[in-house]
Amino acid sequence: MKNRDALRSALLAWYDRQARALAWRVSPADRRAGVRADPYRVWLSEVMLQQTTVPHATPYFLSFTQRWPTVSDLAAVDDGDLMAAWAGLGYYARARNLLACARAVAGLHDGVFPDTEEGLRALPGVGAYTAAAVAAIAFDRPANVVDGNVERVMSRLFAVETPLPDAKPELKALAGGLVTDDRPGDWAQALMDLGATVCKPKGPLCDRCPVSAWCAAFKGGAPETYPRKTRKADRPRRHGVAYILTRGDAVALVRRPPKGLLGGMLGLPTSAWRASPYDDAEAVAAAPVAASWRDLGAVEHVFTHFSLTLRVFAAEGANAGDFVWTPREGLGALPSVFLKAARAAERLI
DNA sequence: TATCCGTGGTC
DNA sequence: TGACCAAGGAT
Repeated sequence: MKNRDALRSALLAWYDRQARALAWRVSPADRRAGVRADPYRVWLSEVMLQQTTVPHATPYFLSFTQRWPTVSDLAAVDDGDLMAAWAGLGYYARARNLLACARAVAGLHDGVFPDTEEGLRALPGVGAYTAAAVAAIAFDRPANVVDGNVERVMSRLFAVETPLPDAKPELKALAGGLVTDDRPGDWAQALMDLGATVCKPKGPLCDRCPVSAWCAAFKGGAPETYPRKTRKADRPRRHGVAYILTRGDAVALVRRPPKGLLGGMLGLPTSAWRASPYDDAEAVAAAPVAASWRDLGAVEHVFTHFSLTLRVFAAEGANAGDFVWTPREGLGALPSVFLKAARAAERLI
């Protein structure tokens, strides 16, 4: 596999020169000097980075590692505190699984992460990608680490015509053909860095690419047209009403059901979310308590699989109802959709 | 296996 | 404004 080894050398050399400095990353130079990555930090970063950009995840990573320096510290956190700390990052099942995983490692494994892909894969919230990434980056196992970046790079390197998502097994097999026992952690990160900074979805920087000489899509002249994709269904729109009930400085919140959309998070009380808009009478009728509700306009929010138009109504001083009364400063613990509604209200009140 | 699950940036 | 996209996992 002379061709493979030449490609690998070119990409690893590129990574040695210009690996991104990321908060959770041990630089290639430090790795050569014998510095080991902390499995806890690698795992935490990988979970935070699932479907999440580096700039968005970084401040959360810094805050988490400062507050909870070890997996055992994290395992001891109160559920509500953890959910509040995760607020704004999205995909809240990750936070629930994060805590379950930390407690499993702290309890069952005495605070030590499993050092094999199989052992990691058995933990809550750790799927094929995360298990491979932690095995490679933290334990230098020759795991096949395949994320969206790697899929894109493979689709271009080999000009794969099969559209995603059908192409996933093919792309994973192609990626696996490039993995060796040599520097598995650096290889995985080099591939992902290449995808993130050079082999970008739009406007790939092929003139700066260390492996363009091996790239079939580059040879073909239209690298940006890969990976091929099947058309996605369009997003439906839903309508709802959020209610801002205040008592002095406190706002009435509700703890959402443990599973499903925004599961386990604090939120504003809302009506049901449905296909048709709410008129004024319906909005007042759906309120959690009787009060003199005022119309404060509406906010738009986009979830993964639907768009939401949320009307915002506010009232003061009602006593009835079972709420979590929270000072205004505590609204940072809310998912973004509710934060958006609360901010709209503050502007309009 | 297809669907569900957030958010913010970019073009 | 809208469509796409980002270091996916659970069910």
